[in-house]
Amino acid sequence: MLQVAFIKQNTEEVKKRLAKKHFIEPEIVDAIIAKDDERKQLTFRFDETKAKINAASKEIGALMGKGQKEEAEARKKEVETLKGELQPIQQQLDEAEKSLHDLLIKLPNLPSEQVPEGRTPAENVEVRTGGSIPQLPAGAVPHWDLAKKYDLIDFELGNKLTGSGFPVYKNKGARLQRALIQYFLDYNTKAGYTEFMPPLMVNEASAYGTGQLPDKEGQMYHATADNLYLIPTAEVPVTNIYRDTILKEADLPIRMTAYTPCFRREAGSYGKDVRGLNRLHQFDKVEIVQLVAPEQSYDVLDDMVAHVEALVQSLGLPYRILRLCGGDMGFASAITYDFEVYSAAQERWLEVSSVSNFEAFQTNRMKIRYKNSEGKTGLLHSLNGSSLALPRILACLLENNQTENGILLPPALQPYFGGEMI
RNA sequence: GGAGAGAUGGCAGAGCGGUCGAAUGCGGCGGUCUUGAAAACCGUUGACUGUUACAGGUCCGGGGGUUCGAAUCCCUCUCUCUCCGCCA
Repeated sequence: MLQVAFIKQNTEEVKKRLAKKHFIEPEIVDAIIAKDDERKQLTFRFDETKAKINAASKEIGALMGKGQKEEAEARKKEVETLKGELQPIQQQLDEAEKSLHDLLIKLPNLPSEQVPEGRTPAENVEVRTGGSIPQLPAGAVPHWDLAKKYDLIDFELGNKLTGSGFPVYKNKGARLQRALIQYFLDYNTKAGYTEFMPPLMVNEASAYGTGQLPDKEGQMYHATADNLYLIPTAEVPVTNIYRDTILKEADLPIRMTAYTPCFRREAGSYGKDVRGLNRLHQFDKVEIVQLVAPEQSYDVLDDMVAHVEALVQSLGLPYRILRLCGGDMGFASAITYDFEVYSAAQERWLEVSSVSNFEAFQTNRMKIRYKNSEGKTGLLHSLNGSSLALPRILACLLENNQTENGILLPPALQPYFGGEMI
Protein backbone atom coordinates (compact mmCIF):
# COMPACT_ATOMS: atom_id res chain seq x y z
CA MET A 1 0.00 0.00 0.00
CA LEU A 2 1.35 3.39 -0.97
CA GLN A 3 1.52 6.19 1.55
CA VAL A 4 -0.94 9.03 1.12
CA ALA A 5 1.63 11.66 2.03
CA PHE A 6 3.87 10.46 -0.78
CA ILE A 7 1.00 10.45 -3.27
CA LYS A 8 0.10 14.00 -2.33
CA GLN A 9 3.62 15.30 -2.62
CA ASN A 10 4.41 13.51 -5.88
CA THR A 11 1.08 13.27 -7.62
CA GLU A 12 2.25 13.58 -11.21
CA GLU A 13 5.16 11.25 -10.68
CA VAL A 14 2.88 8.65 -9.10
CA LYS A 15 0.56 8.76 -12.10
CA LYS A 16 3.45 8.46 -14.49
CA ARG A 17 4.90 5.48 -12.73
CA LEU A 18 1.51 3.80 -12.43
CA ALA A 19 1.20 4.12 -16.18
CA LYS A 20 4.43 2.19 -16.55
CA LYS A 21 2.78 -0.62 -14.67
CA HIS A 22 -0.19 -0.32 -17.00
CA PHE A 23 -2.48 0.66 -14.22
CA ILE A 24 -5.57 1.82 -16.06
CA GLU A 25 -7.41 3.94 -13.52
CA PRO A 26 -5.21 6.97 -12.82
CA GLU A 27 -8.26 8.91 -11.66
CA ILE A 28 -8.07 6.90 -8.45
CA VAL A 29 -5.04 8.97 -7.53
CA ASP A 30 -7.07 12.16 -7.60
CA ALA A 31 -9.88 10.46 -5.76
CA ILE A 32 -7.45 9.47 -3.02
CA ILE A 33 -6.22 13.01 -2.60
CA ALA A 34 -9.75 14.39 -2.45
CA LYS A 35 -10.81 11.71 0.02
CA ASP A 36 -7.83 12.36 2.23
CA ASP A 37 -8.59 16.09 2.30
CA GLU A 38 -12.12 15.25 3.29
CA ARG A 39 -10.83 12.91 5.95
CA LYS A 40 -8.57 15.60 7.34
CA GLN A 41 -11.35 18.13 7.53
CA LEU A 42 -13.65 15.71 9.27
CA THR A 43 -10.90 14.71 11.65
CA PHE A 44 -10.42 18.33 12.58
CA ARG A 45 -14.11 18.82 13.28
CA PHE A 46 -14.27 15.58 15.18
CA ASP A 47 -11.30 16.45 17.38
CA GLU A 48 -12.66 19.92 18.05
CA THR A 49 -16.06 18.66 19.16
CA LYS A 50 -14.60 15.80 21.12
CA ALA A 51 -12.32 18.20 22.98
CA LYS A 52 -15.34 20.22 24.09
CA ILE A 53 -17.14 17.10 25.25
CA ASN A 54 -14.12 15.87 27.17
CA ALA A 55 -13.66 19.23 28.88
CA ALA A 56 -17.32 19.47 29.84
CA SER A 57 -17.37 15.91 31.17
CA LYS A 58 -14.38 16.67 33.28
CA GLU A 59 -16.10 19.71 34.72
CA ILE A 60 -19.18 17.70 35.53
CA GLY A 61 -17.05 15.45 37.67
CA ALA A 62 -15.60 18.44 39.52
CA LEU A 63 -19.00 20.09 39.98
CA MET A 64 -20.50 16.90 41.32
CA GLY A 65 -17.67 16.68 43.77
CA LYS A 66 -18.43 20.15 45.04
CA GLY A 67 -22.12 19.36 45.20
CA GLN A 68 -23.10 21.93 42.57
CA LYS A 69 -25.79 19.77 41.09
CA GLU A 70 -27.60 22.35 38.99
CA GLU A 71 -24.43 23.48 37.29
CA ALA A 72 -23.64 19.88 36.55
CA GLU A 73 -27.05 19.28 35.03
CA ALA A 74 -26.60 22.28 32.77
CA ARG A 75 -23.31 20.89 31.58
CA LYS A 76 -24.88 17.53 30.93
CA LYS A 77 -27.36 19.16 28.61
CA GLU A 78 -24.50 20.87 26.83
CA VAL A 79 -22.73 17.59 26.31
CA GLU A 80 -25.90 16.06 24.97
CA THR A 81 -26.09 18.73 22.29
CA LEU A 82 -22.44 18.29 21.40
CA LYS A 83 -22.88 14.56 21.13
CA GLY A 84 -25.70 15.16 18.71
CA GLU A 85 -23.31 17.17 16.58
CA LEU A 86 -20.56 14.62 16.89
CA GLN A 87 -22.57 11.64 15.77
CA PRO A 88 -22.92 12.54 12.07
CA ILE A 89 -19.31 13.77 11.95
CA GLN A 90 -18.09 10.48 13.30
CA GLN A 91 -20.16 8.57 10.81
CA GLN A 92 -18.82 10.60 7.91
CA LEU A 93 -15.31 10.25 9.22
CA ASP A 94 -15.60 6.47 9.46
CA GLU A 95 -16.93 6.35 5.94
CA ALA A 96 -14.20 8.61 4.62
CA GLU A 97 -11.50 6.51 6.26
CA LYS A 98 -12.95 3.33 4.90
CA SER A 99 -13.31 4.56 1.35
CA LEU A 100 -9.84 6.09 1.45
CA HIS A 101 -8.48 2.72 2.46
CA ASP A 102 -10.52 0.94 -0.21
CA LEU A 103 -9.05 3.26 -2.82
CA LEU A 104 -5.50 2.90 -1.53
CA ILE A 105 -5.46 -0.86 -1.67
CA LYS A 106 -6.40 -0.71 -5.34
CA LEU A 107 -3.14 0.96 -6.23
CA PRO A 108 -0.27 -1.37 -7.13
CA ASN A 109 3.24 -0.57 -6.04
CA LEU A 110 5.18 1.90 -8.17
CA PRO A 111 7.81 0.38 -10.44
CA SER A 112 11.31 1.60 -9.71
CA GLU A 113 13.26 3.58 -12.30
CA GLN A 114 15.20 0.55 -13.43
CA VAL A 115 12.05 -1.28 -14.47
CA PRO A 116 11.82 -1.52 -18.28
CA GLU A 117 8.78 -0.30 -20.18
CA GLY A 118 6.61 -3.04 -21.55
CA ARG A 119 3.37 -4.90 -21.32
CA THR A 120 4.08 -8.58 -21.87
CA PRO A 121 6.72 -11.14 -20.92
CA ALA A 122 8.25 -10.64 -24.34
CA GLU A 123 9.38 -7.21 -23.21
CA ASN A 124 11.26 -8.40 -20.16
CA VAL A 125 14.93 -7.56 -20.33
CA GLU A 126 17.59 -10.23 -20.14
CA VAL A 127 20.18 -9.13 -17.60
CA ARG A 128 22.59 -12.05 -17.65
CA THR A 129 22.83 -15.63 -18.73
CA GLY A 130 25.01 -18.39 -17.35
CA GLY A 131 25.82 -22.02 -17.86
CA SER A 132 25.58 -23.70 -21.22
CA ILE A 133 22.76 -25.56 -22.82
CA PRO A 134 23.66 -29.25 -22.93
CA GLN A 135 23.74 -31.45 -25.97
CA LEU A 136 21.32 -34.22 -25.07
CA PRO A 137 21.97 -37.79 -26.16
CA ALA A 138 19.88 -39.32 -28.89
CA GLY A 139 16.51 -40.45 -27.62
CA ALA A 140 16.48 -37.91 -24.79
CA VAL A 141 13.03 -37.46 -23.25
CA PRO A 142 11.22 -34.90 -21.09
CA HIS A 143 11.19 -35.24 -17.32
CA TRP A 144 7.75 -36.83 -17.09
CA ASP A 145 9.05 -39.76 -19.12
CA LEU A 146 12.23 -39.93 -17.06
CA ALA A 147 10.16 -39.83 -13.88
CA LYS A 148 8.32 -42.89 -15.08
CA LYS A 149 11.39 -44.67 -16.38
CA TYR A 150 13.24 -44.38 -13.07
CA ASP A 151 10.09 -44.59 -10.96
CA LEU A 152 10.63 -41.18 -9.34
CA ILE A 153 7.24 -39.52 -9.54
CA ASP A 154 3.76 -40.97 -9.93
CA PHE A 155 1.45 -38.38 -11.43
CA GLU A 156 -1.49 -40.77 -11.88
CA LEU A 157 -1.36 -41.77 -8.24
CA GLY A 158 -1.56 -38.10 -7.30
CA ASN A 159 -4.65 -37.80 -9.48
CA LYS A 160 -6.23 -40.68 -7.60
CA LEU A 161 -5.39 -39.38 -4.15
CA THR A 162 -6.14 -35.73 -4.71
CA GLY A 163 -6.34 -34.50 -8.28
CA SER A 164 -4.12 -33.21 -11.05
CA GLY A 165 -1.23 -31.07 -9.95
CA PHE A 166 -0.54 -33.10 -6.83
CA PRO A 167 2.24 -35.51 -7.77
CA VAL A 168 3.48 -38.33 -5.57
CA TYR A 169 7.26 -38.48 -5.32
CA LYS A 170 8.72 -41.88 -4.57
CA ASN A 171 11.96 -43.78 -4.23
CA LYS A 172 14.92 -41.72 -5.38
CA GLY A 173 12.54 -39.01 -6.52
CA ALA A 174 11.40 -38.44 -2.96
CA ARG A 175 14.96 -38.67 -1.74
CA LEU A 176 16.12 -36.10 -4.25
CA GLN A 177 13.42 -33.71 -3.09
CA ARG A 178 14.65 -34.07 0.45
CA ALA A 179 18.24 -33.57 -0.66
CA LEU A 180 17.38 -30.40 -2.56
CA ILE A 181 15.51 -28.92 0.40
CA GLN A 182 18.36 -29.67 2.75
CA TYR A 183 20.94 -28.30 0.34
CA PHE A 184 19.02 -25.07 -0.28
CA LEU A 185 18.38 -24.46 3.41
CA ASP A 186 22.01 -25.08 4.32
CA TYR A 187 23.11 -22.75 1.57
CA ASN A 188 20.84 -20.01 2.90
CA THR A 189 21.66 -20.42 6.58
CA LYS A 190 25.38 -20.36 5.76
CA ALA A 191 24.77 -16.96 4.18
CA GLY A 192 23.23 -15.70 7.43
CA TYR A 193 19.55 -16.41 6.96
CA THR A 194 17.70 -17.71 10.01
CA GLU A 195 15.70 -20.84 9.32
CA PHE A 196 11.99 -21.05 10.11
CA MET A 197 9.32 -23.69 9.79
CA PRO A 198 6.13 -21.65 9.73
CA PRO A 199 2.51 -22.78 9.70
CA LEU A 200 1.20 -23.80 6.30
CA MET A 201 -2.13 -22.15 6.94
CA VAL A 202 -2.59 -18.50 7.73
CA ASN A 203 -5.42 -16.28 8.91
CA GLU A 204 -6.94 -13.37 7.03
CA ALA A 205 -4.70 -10.76 8.60
CA SER A 206 -1.57 -12.51 7.38
CA ALA A 207 -2.94 -13.06 3.90
CA TYR A 208 -3.86 -9.41 3.77
CA GLY A 209 -0.44 -8.31 5.00
CA THR A 210 1.51 -9.67 2.06
CA GLY A 211 -1.17 -8.69 -0.43
CA GLN A 212 -2.89 -12.02 -1.20
CA LEU A 213 -6.11 -10.56 0.12
CA PRO A 214 -8.33 -8.98 -0.88
CA ASP A 215 -7.49 -9.22 -4.58
CA LYS A 216 -5.93 -12.61 -5.11
CA GLU A 217 -8.31 -14.58 -2.98
CA GLY A 218 -9.03 -16.97 -5.87
CA GLN A 219 -5.40 -18.03 -5.99
CA MET A 220 -5.46 -19.57 -2.52
CA TYR A 221 -7.11 -22.67 -1.11
CA HIS A 222 -9.50 -21.55 1.58
CA ALA A 223 -10.54 -23.72 4.52
CA THR A 224 -13.86 -22.02 5.10
CA ALA A 225 -14.85 -23.86 8.28
CA ASP A 226 -11.96 -22.19 10.10
CA ASN A 227 -11.43 -19.28 7.73
CA LEU A 228 -7.80 -20.20 7.12
CA TYR A 229 -5.85 -20.10 3.89
CA LEU A 230 -3.26 -22.60 2.66
CA ILE A 231 -0.14 -20.59 1.95
CA PRO A 232 0.74 -19.98 -1.71
CA THR A 233 4.33 -19.23 -0.63
CA ALA A 234 6.38 -19.13 2.57
CA GLU A 235 6.60 -15.39 2.02
CA VAL A 236 3.19 -15.04 3.64
CA PRO A 237 3.81 -16.52 7.10
CA VAL A 238 7.48 -15.55 7.18
CA THR A 239 7.05 -11.87 6.37
CA ASN A 240 4.12 -11.68 8.77
CA ILE A 241 6.37 -12.78 11.63
CA TYR A 242 7.20 -9.11 12.02
CA ARG A 243 3.73 -7.73 11.40
CA ASP A 244 2.94 -4.89 13.82
CA THR A 245 6.41 -4.63 15.24
CA ILE A 246 8.94 -1.88 15.58
CA LEU A 247 12.48 -3.11 15.22
CA LYS A 248 15.64 -1.49 16.47
CA GLU A 249 18.08 -0.39 13.85
CA ALA A 250 20.68 -2.63 15.48
CA ASP A 251 18.49 -5.68 14.79
CA LEU A 252 18.64 -5.09 11.05
CA PRO A 253 18.84 -6.61 8.59
CA ILE A 254 16.34 -9.37 9.34
CA ARG A 255 17.14 -12.33 7.13
CA MET A 256 14.88 -15.35 7.13
CA THR A 257 14.60 -18.53 5.15
CA ALA A 258 12.00 -21.26 5.20
CA TYR A 259 11.13 -24.42 3.37
CA THR A 260 7.42 -24.96 2.88
CA PRO A 261 5.09 -26.70 0.51
CA CYS A 262 3.13 -24.09 -1.45
CA PHE A 263 -0.48 -24.40 -2.52
CA ARG A 264 -1.91 -22.61 -5.52
CA ARG A 265 -5.23 -23.09 -7.22
CA GLU A 266 -3.87 -21.92 -10.58
CA ALA A 267 -7.34 -21.63 -12.03
CA GLY A 268 -7.33 -21.27 -15.77
CA SER A 269 -3.95 -22.85 -16.52
CA TYR A 270 -3.80 -25.48 -19.21
CA GLY A 271 -1.81 -27.17 -21.96
CA LYS A 272 1.94 -27.66 -22.01
CA ASP A 273 2.30 -25.24 -19.12
CA VAL A 274 0.86 -27.79 -16.74
CA ARG A 275 2.49 -30.91 -18.13
CA GLY A 276 4.59 -32.90 -15.68
CA LEU A 277 6.18 -30.68 -13.07
CA ASN A 278 5.77 -27.44 -14.98
CA ARG A 279 2.89 -26.10 -12.93
CA LEU A 280 1.47 -27.76 -9.84
CA HIS A 281 -1.15 -27.11 -7.19
CA GLN A 282 1.23 -28.22 -4.49
CA PHE A 283 4.96 -27.77 -4.77
CA ASP A 284 7.98 -27.33 -2.56
CA LYS A 285 9.96 -24.15 -2.28
CA VAL A 286 12.67 -22.64 -0.13
CA GLU A 287 12.19 -18.94 0.30
CA ILE A 288 14.40 -16.10 1.50
CA VAL A 289 12.98 -12.90 3.01
CA GLN A 290 14.72 -9.77 4.22
CA LEU A 291 13.58 -6.71 6.13
CA VAL A 292 16.02 -3.85 5.77
CA ALA A 293 16.41 -0.12 6.20
CA PRO A 294 15.05 1.73 3.14
CA GLU A 295 18.36 3.16 2.02
CA GLN A 296 19.82 -0.33 1.82
CA SER A 297 17.13 -2.23 -0.01
CA TYR A 298 18.56 -1.91 -3.50
CA ASP A 299 21.99 -3.11 -2.43
CA VAL A 300 20.31 -5.97 -0.62
CA LEU A 301 18.33 -6.77 -3.75
CA ASP A 302 21.58 -7.13 -5.68
CA ASP A 303 22.93 -9.37 -2.91
CA MET A 304 19.90 -11.58 -3.07
CA VAL A 305 20.09 -11.87 -6.84
CA ALA A 306 23.75 -12.82 -6.59
CA HIS A 307 22.92 -15.28 -3.81
CA VAL A 308 20.31 -17.08 -5.90
CA GLU A 309 22.48 -16.93 -8.97
CA ALA A 310 25.35 -18.71 -7.25
CA LEU A 311 22.94 -21.38 -6.07
CA VAL A 312 21.66 -21.99 -9.58
CA GLN A 313 25.24 -22.08 -10.85
CA SER A 314 26.16 -24.67 -8.25
CA LEU A 315 23.54 -26.96 -9.77
CA GLY A 316 25.17 -26.60 -13.18
CA LEU A 317 21.97 -25.54 -14.89
CA PRO A 318 21.85 -23.09 -17.79
CA TYR A 319 19.99 -20.02 -16.63
CA ARG A 320 19.04 -16.51 -17.51
CA ILE A 321 18.06 -13.58 -15.32
CA LEU A 322 15.31 -11.30 -16.51
CA ARG A 323 14.34 -7.89 -15.27
CA LEU A 324 10.58 -7.85 -15.56
CA CYS A 325 8.91 -5.07 -17.49
CA GLY A 326 6.22 -2.91 -15.91
CA GLY A 327 3.34 -4.91 -17.31
CA ASP A 328 4.64 -8.31 -16.21
CA MET A 329 5.44 -7.45 -12.62
CA GLY A 330 3.40 -8.40 -9.61
CA PHE A 331 1.02 -6.03 -7.88
CA ALA A 332 3.15 -5.44 -4.78
CA SER A 333 6.60 -5.35 -6.33
CA ALA A 334 8.74 -2.31 -7.15
CA ILE A 335 11.20 -4.37 -9.15
CA THR A 336 11.46 -8.06 -9.90
CA TYR A 337 14.16 -10.30 -11.30
CA ASP A 338 13.06 -13.68 -12.60
CA PHE A 339 15.41 -16.61 -12.81
CA GLU A 340 14.73 -19.15 -15.51
CA VAL A 341 16.52 -22.41 -16.14
CA TYR A 342 16.59 -24.16 -19.46
CA SER A 343 14.68 -27.35 -19.78
CA ALA A 344 16.71 -29.07 -22.48
CA ALA A 345 14.23 -31.78 -23.42
CA GLN A 346 11.21 -29.48 -23.49
CA GLU A 347 13.40 -26.82 -25.08
CA ARG A 348 11.95 -24.03 -23.05
CA TRP A 349 12.84 -21.76 -20.17
CA LEU A 350 11.18 -22.40 -16.81
CA GLU A 351 10.89 -19.86 -14.03
CA VAL A 352 12.47 -21.12 -10.80
CA SER A 353 12.90 -17.96 -8.78
CA SER A 354 11.54 -14.48 -8.56
CA VAL A 355 13.47 -11.97 -6.50
CA SER A 356 11.68 -8.73 -5.66
CA ASN A 357 12.04 -5.55 -3.72
CA PHE A 358 8.67 -4.44 -2.36
CA GLU A 359 10.09 -1.30 -0.80
CA ALA A 360 7.54 -0.12 1.79
CA PHE A 361 4.50 -1.52 0.01
CA GLN A 362 4.08 -4.64 2.16
CA THR A 363 5.53 -3.14 5.33
CA ASN A 364 3.01 -0.33 5.17
CA ARG A 365 0.22 -2.88 5.17
CA MET A 366 1.83 -4.90 7.92
CA LYS A 367 3.16 -1.94 9.90
CA ILE A 368 6.65 -3.35 10.02
CA ARG A 369 8.71 -0.43 11.23
CA TYR A 370 12.04 0.41 12.78
CA LYS A 371 13.42 3.08 15.02
CA ASN A 372 16.47 4.77 13.60
CA SER A 373 19.41 6.13 15.54
CA GLU A 374 17.64 9.45 16.05
CA GLY A 375 14.68 7.67 17.58
CA LYS A 376 12.38 8.25 14.63
CA THR A 377 10.16 5.42 13.45
CA GLY A 378 9.76 4.59 9.78
CA LEU A 379 8.70 1.77 7.52
CA LEU A 380 11.21 -0.89 6.60
CA HIS A 381 11.62 -2.31 3.12
CA SER A 382 10.80 -5.95 2.48
CA LEU A 383 12.36 -8.21 -0.13
CA ASN A 384 11.98 -11.82 -0.98
CA GLY A 385 12.97 -14.46 -3.45
CA SER A 386 12.84 -18.16 -4.06
CA SER A 387 15.97 -20.02 -3.31
CA LEU A 388 14.68 -22.13 -4.96
CA ALA A 389 11.40 -23.61 -6.18
CA LEU A 390 11.90 -27.34 -6.51
CA PRO A 391 9.76 -28.88 -9.24
CA ARG A 392 11.18 -27.10 -12.26
CA ILE A 393 14.69 -27.43 -10.87
CA LEU A 394 14.02 -31.14 -10.62
CA ALA A 395 12.63 -31.22 -14.13
CA CYS A 396 15.76 -29.58 -15.52
CA LEU A 397 18.12 -31.70 -13.45
CA LEU A 398 16.51 -34.83 -14.81
CA GLU A 399 16.31 -33.70 -18.40
CA ASN A 400 19.64 -31.96 -18.75
CA ASN A 401 21.67 -34.64 -16.99
CA GLN A 402 20.18 -37.72 -18.58
CA THR A 403 22.68 -40.25 -19.90
CA GLU A 404 22.40 -43.73 -21.18
CA ASN A 405 23.33 -45.02 -17.74
CA GLY A 406 21.05 -42.85 -15.72
CA ILE A 407 20.90 -39.32 -14.43
CA LEU A 408 24.13 -37.80 -13.24
CA LEU A 409 23.61 -35.40 -10.34
CA PRO A 410 25.67 -32.22 -9.95
CA PRO A 411 28.54 -32.57 -7.45
CA ALA A 412 27.04 -30.09 -4.98
CA LEU A 413 24.02 -32.30 -4.58
CA GLN A 414 25.73 -35.68 -4.37
CA PRO A 415 26.59 -35.60 -0.66
CA TYR A 416 23.03 -34.59 0.15
CA PHE A 417 21.57 -37.26 -2.07
CA GLY A 418 24.08 -39.86 -1.04
CA GLY A 419 25.14 -40.91 -4.51
CA GLU A 420 26.10 -39.69 -7.96
CA MET A 421 23.54 -41.26 -10.19
CA ILE A 422 19.89 -42.02 -10.38
C1' G B 1 -15.85 -31.43 21.82
C1' G B 2 -17.43 -30.14 27.47
C1' A B 3 -16.44 -26.92 32.01
C1' G B 4 -13.89 -22.80 34.10
C1' A B 5 -10.35 -18.51 34.07
C1' G B 6 -8.19 -14.65 31.48
C1' A B 7 -6.57 -10.82 27.41
C1' U B 8 -3.39 -3.81 30.12
C1' G B 9 2.97 -0.43 27.54
C1' G B 10 9.43 -4.51 25.01
C1' C B 11 8.45 -8.21 29.20
C1' A B 12 6.25 -9.11 34.13
C1' G B 13 2.27 -7.07 36.68
C1' A B 14 -1.26 -3.19 39.50
C1' G B 15 -5.52 -0.53 38.28
C1' C B 16 -11.93 2.71 43.09
C1' G B 17 -16.77 4.57 36.66
C1' G B 18 -13.98 10.94 36.78
C1' U B 19 -7.41 14.08 38.18
C1' C B 20 -5.26 6.93 33.98
C1' G B 21 -1.71 6.96 28.53
C1' A B 22 -2.11 4.15 32.81
C1' A B 23 1.37 2.37 39.59
C1' U B 24 5.51 -0.82 40.43
C1' G B 25 9.47 -4.15 38.92
C1' C B 26 12.61 -5.86 34.93
C1' G B 27 14.61 -4.51 30.38
C1' G B 28 16.26 -0.26 27.06
C1' C B 29 18.53 4.65 26.69
C1' G B 30 21.32 8.95 29.00
C1' G B 31 24.26 10.54 33.15
C1' U B 32 27.20 10.37 38.00
C1' C B 33 31.03 7.27 40.00
C1' U B 34 35.36 4.13 37.79
C1' U B 35 41.79 3.61 34.32
C1' G B 36 37.72 0.60 31.96
C1' A B 37 33.58 -2.46 33.22
C1' A B 38 30.16 -4.25 36.91
C1' A B 39 27.42 -2.72 41.11
C1' A B 40 25.06 1.51 43.19
C1' C B 41 22.61 6.11 42.50
C1' C B 42 19.98 9.97 39.40
C1' G B 43 17.20 10.90 35.13
C1' U B 44 14.58 9.11 30.91
C1' U B 45 11.64 5.48 28.15
C1' G B 46 4.40 3.52 23.99
C1' A B 47 2.05 4.12 19.06
C1' C B 48 -0.93 6.88 15.62
C1' U B 49 -2.93 11.66 14.17
C1' G B 50 -2.04 16.77 14.23
C1' U B 51 0.81 21.68 14.76
C1' U B 52 6.33 25.95 12.69
C1' A B 53 5.94 24.73 17.88
C1' C B 54 2.36 24.08 21.64
C1' A B 55 -2.52 22.58 22.28
C1' G B 56 -5.98 19.03 20.83
C1' G B 57 -7.73 14.00 19.25
C1' U B 58 -7.48 8.35 19.04
C1' C B 59 -5.62 3.69 21.06
C1' C B 60 -5.65 -0.82 27.65
C1' G B 61 -7.44 -8.16 22.24
C1' G B 62 -11.67 -6.80 17.94
C1' G B 63 -16.72 -4.92 17.47
C1' G B 64 -21.14 -2.95 19.80
C1' G B 65 -23.81 -0.89 24.15
C1' U B 66 -24.84 1.72 29.12
C1' U B 67 -23.16 6.70 31.14
C1' C B 68 -22.33 13.68 31.28
C1' G B 69 -17.76 10.51 31.69
C1' A B 70 -15.39 3.51 30.65
C1' A B 71 -8.96 0.15 30.99
C1' U B 72 -12.84 -0.20 34.86
C1' C B 73 -20.11 -2.00 33.95
C1' C B 74 -23.10 -4.98 30.02
C1' C B 75 -23.37 -7.82 25.22
C1' U B 76 -20.72 -10.22 21.38
C1' C B 77 -16.58 -12.14 18.54
C1' U B 78 -11.59 -13.81 18.49
C1' C B 79 -7.56 -15.70 20.96
C1' U B 80 -4.83 -17.74 25.28
C1' C B 81 -4.52 -20.69 29.73
C1' U B 82 -6.35 -24.68 33.29
C1' C B 83 -9.23 -29.22 33.99
C1' C B 84 -11.98 -33.30 31.48
C1' G B 85 -12.58 -36.14 26.90
C1' C B 86 -10.14 -37.65 22.29
C1' C B 87 -5.53 -38.24 19.97
C1' A B 88 -0.18 -37.92 16.20
